[in-house]
Amino acid sequence: MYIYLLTKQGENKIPKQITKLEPIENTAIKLFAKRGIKDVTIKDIASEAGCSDGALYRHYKSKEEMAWTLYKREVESFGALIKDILENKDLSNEKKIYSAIELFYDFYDKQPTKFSFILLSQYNFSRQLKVNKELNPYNIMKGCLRGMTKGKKIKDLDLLSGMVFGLILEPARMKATNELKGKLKDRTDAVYKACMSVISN
Amino acid sequence: MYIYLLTKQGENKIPKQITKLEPIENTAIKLFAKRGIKDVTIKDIASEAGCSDGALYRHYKSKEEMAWTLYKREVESFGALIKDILENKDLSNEKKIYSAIELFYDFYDKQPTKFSFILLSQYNFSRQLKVNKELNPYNIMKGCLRGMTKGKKIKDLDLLSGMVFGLILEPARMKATNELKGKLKDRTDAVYKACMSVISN
Amino acid sequence: MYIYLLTKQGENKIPKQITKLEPIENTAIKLFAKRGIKDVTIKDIASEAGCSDGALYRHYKSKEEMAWTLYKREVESFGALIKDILENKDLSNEKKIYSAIELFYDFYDKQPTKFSFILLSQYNFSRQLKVNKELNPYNIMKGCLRGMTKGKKIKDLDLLSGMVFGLILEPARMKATNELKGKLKDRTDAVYKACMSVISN
Amino acid sequence: MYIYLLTKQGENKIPKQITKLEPIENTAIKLFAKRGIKDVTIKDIASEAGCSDGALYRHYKSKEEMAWTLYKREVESFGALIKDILENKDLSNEKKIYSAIELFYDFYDKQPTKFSFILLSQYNFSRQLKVNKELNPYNIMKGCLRGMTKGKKIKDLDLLSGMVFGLILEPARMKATNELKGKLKDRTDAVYKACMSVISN
DNA sequence: TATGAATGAGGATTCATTCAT
DNA sequence: GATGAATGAATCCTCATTCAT
Repeated sequence: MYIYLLTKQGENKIPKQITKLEPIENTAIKLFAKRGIKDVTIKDIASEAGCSDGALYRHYKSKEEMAWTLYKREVESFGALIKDILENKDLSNEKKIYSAIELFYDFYDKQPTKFSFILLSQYNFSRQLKVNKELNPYNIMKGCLRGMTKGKKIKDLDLLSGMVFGLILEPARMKATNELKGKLKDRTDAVYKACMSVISN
Repeated sequence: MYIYLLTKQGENKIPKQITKLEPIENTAIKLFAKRGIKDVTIKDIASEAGCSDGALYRHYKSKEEMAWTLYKREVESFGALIKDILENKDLSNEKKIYSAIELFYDFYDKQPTKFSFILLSQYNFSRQLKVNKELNPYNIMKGCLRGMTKGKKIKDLDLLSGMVFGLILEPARMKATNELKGKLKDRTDAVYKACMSVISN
Repeated sequence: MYIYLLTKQGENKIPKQITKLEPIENTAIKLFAKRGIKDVTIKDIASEAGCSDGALYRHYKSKEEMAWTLYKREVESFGALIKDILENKDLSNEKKIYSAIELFYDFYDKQPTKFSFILLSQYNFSRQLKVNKELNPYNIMKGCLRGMTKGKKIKDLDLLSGMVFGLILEPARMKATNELKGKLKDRTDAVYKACMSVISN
Repeated sequence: MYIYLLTKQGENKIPKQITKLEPIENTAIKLFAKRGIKDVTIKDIASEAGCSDGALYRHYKSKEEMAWTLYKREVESFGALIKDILENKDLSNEKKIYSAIELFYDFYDKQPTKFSFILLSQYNFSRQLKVNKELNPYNIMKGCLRGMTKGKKIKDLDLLSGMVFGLILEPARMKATNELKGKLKDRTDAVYKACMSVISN
C-alpha cells in the first residue's frame, strides 16, 4: 500500500476489486426478499455487494434476468431436495410426507431469506417463464399424492394437492411475516398429522 | 351545452368531465390485479378510466396511497362478510366453517379480479400498514377457531389457524393462476371436510 | 411574482414553462448539424431549448425517432420545392435546371444549418428508413433528366444523374465545411453552365 | 509449447497471443465502414479481430485516436496515388484526368470497404484534425486544375475543383449505398468526358 | 374542478478505459 | 505484452407528481 501510494504520487485511487459472484447473489436475494424486486436498484445491490454497477452485467444481461435466474435456481434446488424424498421408493408414504414437511421447515429455519425471496417473488415474473416441471415442488407433491391415492378414486387431485400444499406452506408464510413465533421445525408433527388426516379424508 | 358552444364560439372542445371515483377504482384494481402495482402507471389507470392523470390526485395523495386504500378496503370489506358468519352466535361451529368457505369461494367466483388484487398485492406494502385487526380475515378465523377448540387445550392456535387458512386459500390462489380448473364453489364440500378433519385432529 | 413568493412562503420554485415544439426542433437541428446526432444528448437539446428532458418525449418516442423525423421532414420539404420546379411543365428544360440550382443554393445561403444537418445525418439512419420517393431530391432530378435526354438514348441515366447531382451538391458541401468562401448563389450561373455541358455531353 | 505445458503443469490454458496490428486495423475499418464509428465498440473490434480489448490500447491511445489514425492513413495513402498521377509532368492534362478517374474507380471496385470508411467517417472528426495538405485528394485535384486553367483567367478555382470533384465522387458514393449497379470502372470514359466538358467550359 | 403538459429525480444499461495478473 | 474483469461516468428514458389554465 505504501509503495502503491508512492508510485501513484499520492493520488488516492481505489485498487480494482475481484468480483465474486456469490456475494452478489446473496446480496441480491437478501434485498429482493426484504423489499421486493422492483424496489431494489442495481446500485443497491452493487454497493451492498461491494462492487460496481457494471460488474453485475458481466453475470446477467439485465436486472430482470438476474432476478429470474436466482428465483429459478432457488425454487429448483429446493425442488430437487423434495424430489429426493417424495420419489424415494424405499420410503413409505407416511415417511415421505413427514420427511418432506421436515425438510421444508428445516429449509425455512435455516434460510429464511431464501424462502421469503421465493415467496415474495413468485408473482413478479412473466407467465412465460417457468421453472423446470420436474423440479417444481408443487408438481412433485402432486405426483406423490397421485401415488398415495391410487386406489381411492380421487377425482380432484389438484384440489387435494392444493390443500395439502397450503396446509404446509401457510405456516411458513406466516413465519416469514412474523405472524408465527418460534421454530417451524417444532411444528412438523402437528402439520404431519393434519396432512395425513386431509389425505385420508 | 348551449352556453358552452356560445362562449367557445364553435370551437370543438371536449367539455370537462366530472370525475367519478368508482370507475377509477375499478380500473385501478383491475390493472393492479393483472400486472401488479409497480407495473401500472397513473397514466394507465387514468386513460383506461377515462379521466386525466391529475384527477386521481384529487382522491388520493399518491399512487401508493391509492393502492393501499383500495387494498385495505377490499380486504376489510371481505373481512366484514367473514365476520358476519364466523361471529354469528346462531350458527353451529360446523355451519360457520362451511358458510365461511362457501362465502370465500363464492367471492372468488364472482370477483376473481378483486381476489387476485388482494393476493398479488399483499406483499407490496410497508409492514407499518395494517388492515383493521377486527376485519382481518385471518384474525377472524383465528377467533372462531379459538372458540371451537376451547376445551381441547390447543397450544398452538396460530398454527392451527394457519393450516386451516392455507387449506382454504391455496385452492383459490391456484384458481387465480389458472392451475385449478372449474368453479371454486364446487369444492366447498371437499374443503369443508378437510378443514373439519384438521380442526378435530 | 410577489404574491407567488408569498403564497409559497419564500420557497424559490421555477414556474412551469410552456414548451413549444419549434424551438426544440430548431435547437435539435442546430446541434445535430454542429456535432452529429450521436454526439448530442437529450440533455443538450433540452437545456439549450429551455425545457426539461422529459418534455422532448411528449413529441418524440425517442432521440432516434426525433432525429429521423426532423431529417425526413427537412429532406422532403426541400424535395417538394425542387419538385415544383423540375416538374413544372411550363418551364423549358434549361429554365428548370437553372431554377433548381438557384433554389438549391438559395436554400443553403438562407438555411445553412438545415443543409448541414441533412448532409451530416444522411448516413446515420437504418437503411430501412426511407424518405418519400416522390420527394427525394435525387429521384426528382433523375426524373427530370430522363425527360431531357429522351431522344438521346442515354444508357446510364443513374450515372448522369449522379454526376449532375454531385456537381451541384459538392460546392454546397464545401460551403458547409468552410472550404468555399462567399455566397453560393453567386455560383449559380457557373454551375448551370457546367450542368448543361455535362447533360448535353 | 513444451515448456509451457511443463511450467503450467498440465493446466489447459490458452497461450497468450502476439497481437498483430494489421488484422485489428482491417477489422476496425470494416466495422467502421459498415456501422459507423460511433456504433462500433472496442469489444466488437477486439472480438472480431481475435484479441483482447486491452490490446488495442497498446497501439492507440483511444478509440477516437484509432479511428482518426486509420482515416488519415487511408485518405493520405489514396492521396499519394492521386498525387503520383496528377503531378506527373510526363503526362498530358487529359491523360492526368483520365488516369485519376480510373485510379479512383479502380480503388473503389477493389476496396469498397475502405472507400465507404472514408466516405462515412469524414464528418466524424473534430475540425482541428486535418489530413496532410500535400496528400489531400481534393487539394491535389485543385492544384492540377490550377495548372490546366492557367491561361483562362478562372476566377473561381475552388468552385471548379468542387464541381469536378463532386462529378467524380458522387457516382462512387452512390455505388457505396447501392444506388448504382455494376462496376464503377466501366464509367471511367463517361465521367472523363463530363469532367473535360466542365473544365473546358 | 378537471386537464394534461411540464418537470426532473431516479433507474437500467452501455462502454471506453484501466490495471492486476 | 496480453488479458479481460472491473470501473463508473454518461446516457436514454420513465413516470409520479405538480400546477397553470
